[in-house]
Amino acid sequence: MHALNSLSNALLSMLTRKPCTGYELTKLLQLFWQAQHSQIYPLLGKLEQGGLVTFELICQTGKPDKKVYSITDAGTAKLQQWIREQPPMEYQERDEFLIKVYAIGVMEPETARRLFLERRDALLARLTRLEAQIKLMDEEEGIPVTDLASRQFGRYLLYQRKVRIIKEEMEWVDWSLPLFKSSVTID
Amino acid sequence: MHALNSLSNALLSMLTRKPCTGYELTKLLQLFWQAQHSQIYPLLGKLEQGGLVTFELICQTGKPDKKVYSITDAGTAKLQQWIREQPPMEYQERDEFLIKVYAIGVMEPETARRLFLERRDALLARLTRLEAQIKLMDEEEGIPVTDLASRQFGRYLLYQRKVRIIKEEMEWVDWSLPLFKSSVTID
DNA sequence: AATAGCATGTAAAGTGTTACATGATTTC
DNA sequence: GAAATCATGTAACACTTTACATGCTATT
Repeated sequence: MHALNSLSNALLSMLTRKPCTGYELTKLLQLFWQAQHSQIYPLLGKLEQGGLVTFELICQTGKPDKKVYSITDAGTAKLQQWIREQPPMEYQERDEFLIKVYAIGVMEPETARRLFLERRDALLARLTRLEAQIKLMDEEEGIPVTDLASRQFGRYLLYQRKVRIIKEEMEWVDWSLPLFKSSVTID
Repeated sequence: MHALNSLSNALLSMLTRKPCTGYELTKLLQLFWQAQHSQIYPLLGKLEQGGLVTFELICQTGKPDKKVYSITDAGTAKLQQWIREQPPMEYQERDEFLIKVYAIGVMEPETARRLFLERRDALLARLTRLEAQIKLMDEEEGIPVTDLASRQFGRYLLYQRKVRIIKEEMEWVDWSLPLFKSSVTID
């Protein structure tokens, strides 16, 4: 079987923690690789055909039946192999806001400043949501342990990173804002 | 004409600074919205048909002829309008490294630690490259001014952000590494 | 009565990457 | 002599998003 794409690896990564349905994976993956269920369901099928995951059909009453997927030994081996590989120095970082920032000179100062204020609000909202999400996940899966030996360690590192990313951008916005103000007061 | 996609807006954003060829745009856009020339050339054609940019054909000897694109008033207006719009709370943040981090528990401690050390090296290399790129751009287009009134202001803010993003991740890696070490020494 | 959650799937459209194609000049 | 730079373009493939499709239960 040829190399897996990022989403496949993300699915395997998530399944190292515990078996999940496609529905759950769609939601859990929001944390580090969001994808729609329309992409996830067919991929799970392919991974299953490739022997990297298996599923158990759980019949339910009142709710639709579901397929609970687990990672196989072959899947774990494949994932480990991919983790070891060095990525080809990719760097996406596609943030629409940066497009706006680059062209900020075409906007009126007051509009520009408002844009940054709105961004700050959005970041704060995102941080709040993330922290709520983390709290929820901690309740469901137990507070991640800071010990490398634990299977929870990766989640702990990820949380730290996600929170830091948002806080760093907030600091940048706060650093930028005075530059707008001073220019506006000259007017 | 219906709403433009992100890449179209990125092209317009870049053209607010100065007229460019598709070839130049491909390189300049690396800074905040990388795309291949195979995507950029056709899009420039569409923007031209839509009246948002115009081009002047420059015939050269020794080098291939080129099309120098400029943003039109209609293009600037369209860009301003898009900048004002509030984005639908998107948040991509698709970083393959985070997939690896999440599943770090399946790796041997020593492999895990090496992964982070390699990441630190890669980040340092990226920072070095970015700073060289910034220096080069500053030489070509003049050091960006910290004054909002200047057309260079957006570039200044962007540079700050890009450098900060990398430094923040380096700090996170450095914060994480001791957690690996302590676990390894117990062994 | 309407919305949200559970749960899976397919089809179509849009976006992005890799490969194919050309050809002169300059640098190593 | 090989590789890189300049400069544009198309075709094929891979990935992502949006829309279509179904249907029961619990909440507002």
